[in-house]
Amino acid sequence: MTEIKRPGALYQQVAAAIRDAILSGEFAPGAPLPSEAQLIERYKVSRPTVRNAVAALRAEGLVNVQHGKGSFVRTSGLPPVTVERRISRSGSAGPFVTHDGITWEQPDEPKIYRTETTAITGPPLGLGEGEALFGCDRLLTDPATGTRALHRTLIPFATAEDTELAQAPDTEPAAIYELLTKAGHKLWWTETVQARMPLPDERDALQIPDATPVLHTTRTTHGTNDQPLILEDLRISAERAQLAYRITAEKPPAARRARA
Amino acid sequence: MTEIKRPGALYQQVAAAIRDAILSGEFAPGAPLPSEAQLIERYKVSRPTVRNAVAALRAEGLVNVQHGKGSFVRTSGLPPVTVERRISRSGSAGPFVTHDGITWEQPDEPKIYRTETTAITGPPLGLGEGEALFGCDRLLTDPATGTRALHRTLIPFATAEDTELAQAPDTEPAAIYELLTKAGHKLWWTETVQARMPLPDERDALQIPDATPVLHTTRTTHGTNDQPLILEDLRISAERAQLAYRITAEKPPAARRARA
DNA sequence: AGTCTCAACTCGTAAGGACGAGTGACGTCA
DNA sequence: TGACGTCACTCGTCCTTACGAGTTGAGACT
Repeated sequence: MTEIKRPGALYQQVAAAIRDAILSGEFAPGAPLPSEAQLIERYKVSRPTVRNAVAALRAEGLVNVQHGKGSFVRTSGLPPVTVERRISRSGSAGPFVTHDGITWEQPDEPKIYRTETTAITGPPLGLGEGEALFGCDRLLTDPATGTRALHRTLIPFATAEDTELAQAPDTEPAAIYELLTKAGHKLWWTETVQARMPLPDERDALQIPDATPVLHTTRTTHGTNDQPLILEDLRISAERAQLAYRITAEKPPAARRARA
Repeated sequence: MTEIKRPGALYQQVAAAIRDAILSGEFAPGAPLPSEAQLIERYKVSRPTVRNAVAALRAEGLVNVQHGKGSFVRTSGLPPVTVERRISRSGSAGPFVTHDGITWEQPDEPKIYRTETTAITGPPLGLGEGEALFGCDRLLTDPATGTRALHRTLIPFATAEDTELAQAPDTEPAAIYELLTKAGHKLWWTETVQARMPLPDERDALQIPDATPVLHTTRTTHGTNDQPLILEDLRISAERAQLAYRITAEKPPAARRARA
């Protein structure tokens, strides 16, 4: 038995011992951990204790477990995809809206539907709850890396009527921006970023492994007079992606306060 | 026994049943779940199965468990703190650098130290590995909401020598920007956002509850000639915070490609 | 040689029992 | 009345045992 330290529960001591072994290089990234039976032998504890310890390491994102094969040290590696959150100068042509840095593909048809604003989606659009919206959901993939993302566009009826969007709510964002600009709007955007654990359907659609959150960005497009026109929504596995922004010094604008 | 559905393992069926009960409003946010004993009675399963089900809900972030008290439906609520990621016009005066939207306090002294660039910190600074750095770590708190954040400043020796930063590596970011501007730099910034599960020490320092990730932003300050001058690093619990950006249309700049 | 079956390995699920530890309320005692 | 201790309730930890299910390779059969 490799020696075990003080703090707390047995399974935590075992987890700490395995964690140290990983960090010290005894178990290299990608390499298999000892099997449960071997860990039982090594630390002289029962199987539930071993499983509890491994579960803790799993929740930390240190270890991957595969049924029938074994447990493996997770290869960290920097997020391979950097999504640049700027507004591309539409060019367009590619399979999707290269609405940020990369060229996405759409394996499925965009799903178009109608909804209403909620307590979440209403405020950023400057609307109450229950106002009519066009919605369009897309599953995007980056063929180069296999990264997947869920994209959603929400178009208030008011915005749709001023353009031809009512006839084609599945217009791609870059094209929407173009339409709005042609309609006389000078556009700017606000974007918020949140992180949370994925819902079961998101785990599914985005193929998210254990203990990895989703990055959830919400972008509001503002037109002349600063009124909100469009709401976009991008969800992406945080394992494979990071977001990138470019910031320039700004003259004191109309003071905009952090919301409580 | 409230009826139970098909899919998969028993504990998953129980978890699904409880999840539905929560979503249907039978257990309101903040309200206590039935105790383990009651769940055993209700679903006619053993205690490990109940505990496994509750653990699943915990990992989803749906439920909070308190030793000796019970399990409670987690109150979601939108992240109460919005951190605006722009460059404040330094005004300064407040307790900390209001380097984004809010006024932070520093309960502890900033920790100043020396390090070297790593495989992570080197590239964004345009340096190799092992180059000397000044470091400064801060714990920030927002007294209004109790939100906490970890802030780190990394200053390459080259940058420190051109200013007076070698004497005071704990200068606050807004003041650093001012110094650099006075030194003749026209500044701009890049910022990347990642999300991941917290390390044990981050869970501690930021008081992060179960199943909530950290938002990890890295900001590089660029000066004239676009060379990187400073690296900043902000880590914050994703439960209490979201990041906000303002984006304006840009003329096609020198093409900047997404890193692989 | 090629295919197939099976056995041995992995982790996953489920039950049962026992005890420890944190919390809060109630009742007793000063 | 007030302070304190006990007790009943919660979840946390740990053990034993048993069987199911996915994966892989070795051996037998065709």
